[in-house]
Amino acid sequence: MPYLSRPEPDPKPMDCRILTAALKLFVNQGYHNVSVHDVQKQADVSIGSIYKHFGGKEGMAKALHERLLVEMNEMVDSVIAQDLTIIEQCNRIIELLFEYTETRCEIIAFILHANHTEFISDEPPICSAEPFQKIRDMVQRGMDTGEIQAYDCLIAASVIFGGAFRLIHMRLDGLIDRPLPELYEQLIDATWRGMKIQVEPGVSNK
Amino acid sequence: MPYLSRPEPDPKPMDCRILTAALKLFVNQGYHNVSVHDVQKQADVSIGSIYKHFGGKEGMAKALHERLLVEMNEMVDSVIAQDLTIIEQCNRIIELLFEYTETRCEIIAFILHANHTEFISDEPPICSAEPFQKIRDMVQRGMDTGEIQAYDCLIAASVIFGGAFRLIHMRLDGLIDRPLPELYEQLIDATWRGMKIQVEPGVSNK
DNA sequence: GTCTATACGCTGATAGAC
DNA sequence: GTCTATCAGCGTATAGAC
Repeated sequence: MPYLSRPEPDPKPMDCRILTAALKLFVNQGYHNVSVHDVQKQADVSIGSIYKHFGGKEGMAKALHERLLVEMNEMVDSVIAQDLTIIEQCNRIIELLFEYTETRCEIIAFILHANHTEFISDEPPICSAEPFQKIRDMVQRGMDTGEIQAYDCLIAASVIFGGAFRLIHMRLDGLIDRPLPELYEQLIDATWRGMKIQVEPGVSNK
Repeated sequence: MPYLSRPEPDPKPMDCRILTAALKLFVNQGYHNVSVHDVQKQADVSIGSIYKHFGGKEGMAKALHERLLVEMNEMVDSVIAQDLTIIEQCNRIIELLFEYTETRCEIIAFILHANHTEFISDEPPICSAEPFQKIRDMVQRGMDTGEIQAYDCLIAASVIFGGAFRLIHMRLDGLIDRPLPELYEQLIDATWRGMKIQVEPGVSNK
């Protein structure tokens, strides 16, 4: 269940209200252009509460970072748990990322668009986080089983997901008008025609 | 000729010294974590000079943004001017970006890694800038001439350059140890096997 | 636990001497 | 043109009442 956008359990818990407001502001204005006072006003709580719950501005960013990564991680796990080929798993992840980009763009923007190392001290870069590691493992598995062409794992993962990430970036930047799911089929088609092992003309590997 | 990293004409011009220092600090610490005083110390000039030349912090960022985009633009133009197929042009651009990432990583980091809209007021997102538009036009041309598979132009460009951009990001984030040029061949190979129009088995188009 | 009022450092920016 | 000294405002964080 999405943590931040769930239907409010009547009096929405305070910490959730704070984080929702913070996320919105961070994404729209950029972390450094948002003051604690801004969050306070947006969330309609007092400064005291913010410091009580999260210890300050960076605390909010850390909490957001953590919870959204957990959510992303669960998403990846749920895809892996399904009975799909590796290629189908990759596609499903892209499909879900595209859906998220339309319906909950703030989460995607915060996770993919932000330079967390700039404002969270001692935070490793996002692509070294667990869900992204799992995705690379998934690609490696696909290469081991012969589903995916054998390349360096990082290169393969970059090619498979690079196009999707670029489209997400451009969509978030307002360069693309259409909802990303409409572009999904073409993207998948274009991407895999290179990653799937081609059957040599005249040679059957049935 | 690279503006920022050219061999110093003896007493390196003041504005250049300032921008070089600013670029280094902005990239390493993030724009918002750098004060004008920091730049002043790093460049070994006075605050007054900085305000005289650039009008302030945002002025430095704007100047950097502009000059580095011009440089990137010239790079793209020089590739287009050469007598190459479209696919070779795309490859050459990727090759040059990879070289830049190793030898002048600050430029790449500032252009590709930073969220300029967060600190330069009224700046359109970087991917709508001239050189990036030219790259998309190049891709479109490749599709018109039948060199590149026909897809939506943005999708095609994303697939062709998405892998390269991802690798650059990961390299800048320290996730990749090897110099990017070493990965070039594999990346190109993996990318194009899907974008090049395949010869159908049994059908010759010689 | 929640709030308000306040403190204080830092940062961007300026004024005016040289 | 270059520099130093100084300002004014903002933004984080705290103290203490309720």
